[in-house]
Amino acid sequence: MTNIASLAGVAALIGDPARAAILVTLMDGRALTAGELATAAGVTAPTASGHLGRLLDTGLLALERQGRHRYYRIASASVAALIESMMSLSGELSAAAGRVKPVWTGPRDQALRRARLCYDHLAGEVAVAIADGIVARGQLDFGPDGGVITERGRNLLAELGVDWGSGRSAIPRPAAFCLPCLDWSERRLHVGGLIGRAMYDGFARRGWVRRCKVGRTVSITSLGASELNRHFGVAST
Amino acid sequence: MTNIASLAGVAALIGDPARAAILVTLMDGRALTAGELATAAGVTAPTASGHLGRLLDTGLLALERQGRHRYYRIASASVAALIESMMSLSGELSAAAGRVKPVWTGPRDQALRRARLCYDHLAGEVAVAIADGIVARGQLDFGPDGGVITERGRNLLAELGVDWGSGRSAIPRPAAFCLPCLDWSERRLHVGGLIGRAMYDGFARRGWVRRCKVGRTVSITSLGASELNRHFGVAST
DNA sequence: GCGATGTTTCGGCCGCGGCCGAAGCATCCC
DNA sequence: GGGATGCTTCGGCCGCGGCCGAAACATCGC
Repeated sequence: MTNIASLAGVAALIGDPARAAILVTLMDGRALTAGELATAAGVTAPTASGHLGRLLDTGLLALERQGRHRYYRIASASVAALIESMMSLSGELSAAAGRVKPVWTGPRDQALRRARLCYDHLAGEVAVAIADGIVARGQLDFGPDGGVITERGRNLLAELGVDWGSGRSAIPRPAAFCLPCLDWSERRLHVGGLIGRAMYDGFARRGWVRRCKVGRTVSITSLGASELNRHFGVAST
Repeated sequence: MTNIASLAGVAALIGDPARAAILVTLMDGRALTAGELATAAGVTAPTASGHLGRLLDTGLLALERQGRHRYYRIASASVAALIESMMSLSGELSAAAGRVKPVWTGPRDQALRRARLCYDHLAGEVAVAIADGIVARGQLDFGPDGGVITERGRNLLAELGVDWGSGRSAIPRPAAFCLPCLDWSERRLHVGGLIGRAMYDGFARRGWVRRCKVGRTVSITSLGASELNRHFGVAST
């Protein structure tokens, strides 16, 4: 029964519009100050502070204090993955109920749908296409443990300059290593976890992708478009 | 913004203790009457009726009316998968917060942890071990689309008498076909979707597993133990 | 130290929503 | 038809919790 209580507790926490707005705002993996989050959620600082406190001690958010600022961020990749998949389902449900017309028409949404950050790794069409390519080429297998990089895959990643903690000799197994993450807009899996993060970092370092100043959207540079196509078979548009 | 609203809406729906109890009760895939659910949630019939109505028209539950009974069930495998993974995360969080002592000691919980139903397919240690075995033997690959049965896998399933809709000639691709499902107690993936369902049905038909009269727990028969070990390498305990 | 800025705590208001009992439908059985 | 059973609708109570303004606390820059 206590399971039910904790389930309901976490769900209720996400279930308030202001808190949901805070969580979604933080889905780009950045750490924002309490004030910024208050603005994003459309509430005053005291209200936001209360919400942040609750999110914090339930473990959904983590805190880094820096001088007089307090930076809040999503606590872990698991939390981010849960929110991404809840957005996926809730979007589907409200579309089915006809409550929400497919909002997917504006140019900004198009870009978001194309490529965005999911906490610390890529999501969207591009991310799913990369996952497609990497699996099809036998460089990565998803499995019950979340995913394993094959020998071929490790060579590729090394060649790309993706650092995924090469200290390990054996193939790492923890689920967080290569977390399959249900893509909110695509409703298919993309690669999260340490591998997902390392790949995004590598892409960013090479100038293939560039995050927008605000929001989760990520743009693919022209170099990135051709390189992603070359290495993973990602179609240009 | 409307995304946030629908996210919060679904979460708030799950976030009430009575509704959460209803949903968890239905996680065994059975369809129960309003009265039974009221009892399970510990509320009166009118209260339950209100909750059921809301769960219904948000699309989390589905309704089958039969005479003067109205049978409610989880609306889809996606909903079940979401709840299973929310239970997984919330359990982890409350354990981390020290709010809930690891409840995992009682014999009933042991059994639940070992094997249970997740909507319409197996979950628990046994299910994860089966997924392990089936992937290790190259009979199934998880991928961005959720999973594909290889030629070898199809032969095995046919041999086991598992009917997974053999009408299709090509390898089916919809995500619901072989949905990776985050196991609540194991925090690793097991096989859901049509394949997961077909496998469970096959096992049940052959007398390898038997569901308990009440609750989600599934017991493995002694025949089942040896057969699951032989075919999938599932360890006996 | 002192004011400026960022954040949390406190107190109080208010409304949403969960809860129940009673009454109203619907369906079945005899 | 009439009575039993299952479920929902209605009306009203009540408390939790979201919200804000004011004040307290913390930190920085000077």
